[in-house]
Amino acid sequence: MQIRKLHSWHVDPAEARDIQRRLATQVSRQPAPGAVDLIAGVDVSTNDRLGIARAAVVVLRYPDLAVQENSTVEEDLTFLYIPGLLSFREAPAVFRAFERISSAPDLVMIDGQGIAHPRRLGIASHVGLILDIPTIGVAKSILVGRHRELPDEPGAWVQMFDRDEVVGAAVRTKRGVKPVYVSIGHKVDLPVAISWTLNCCRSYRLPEPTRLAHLAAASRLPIIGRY
DNA sequence: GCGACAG
DNA sequence: ATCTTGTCGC
Repeated sequence: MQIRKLHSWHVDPAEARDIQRRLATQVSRQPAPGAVDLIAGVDVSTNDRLGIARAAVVVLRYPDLAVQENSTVEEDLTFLYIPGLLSFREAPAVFRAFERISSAPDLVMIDGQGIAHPRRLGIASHVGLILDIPTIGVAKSILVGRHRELPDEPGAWVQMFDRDEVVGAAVRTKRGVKPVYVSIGHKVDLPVAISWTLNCCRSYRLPEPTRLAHLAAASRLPIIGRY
């Protein structure tokens, strides 16, 4: 798929935060109409010792969730991990991976926050905006926001608040385990983000797109077999 | 000023 | 994120 433009990633943290505040105003929190046949999962693994990021984009067909395509690429790391600035570290590798897929996913689930972010521009929103594609942030832990306890029942969810603003939802995808933290990335609303997350869950805490992308980014995605 | 802090 | 096997608990 074609990437419109890349940003300059060699920026200092203060400039990065400025860019985020500017881009955040362009994020769409409304769902884009259209059928969803292909869902992509995105994850990045990093190795500071080697200075390398490995990004994986795994495209699944819906509803069977069979793997249609897998693009895994490596990219030099040029940015430290700073809470709130994750996309400046990991997104370049993600864009590289997207350049090498032939199909066009209708929806992308990204490991990390969407608007549940101090400046409302987590990596899921940033990537969605640049690619101009609907994205959902599915994080394993919280960056900002608080929530009430939620029932230990698959499908249960509660809103997450930053101050008095709803920034996402804690979603129980499986009994007896921590919830995942779902937020709008781009071109979806919160109900849509939550329902697609649940739609894509099988036997694990993480929805299949993100779970398989994580395996791929860690080079643990077998060509054959049940996993 | 102090603590919190996606991956 | 990453270093990493077996073990404890539901």
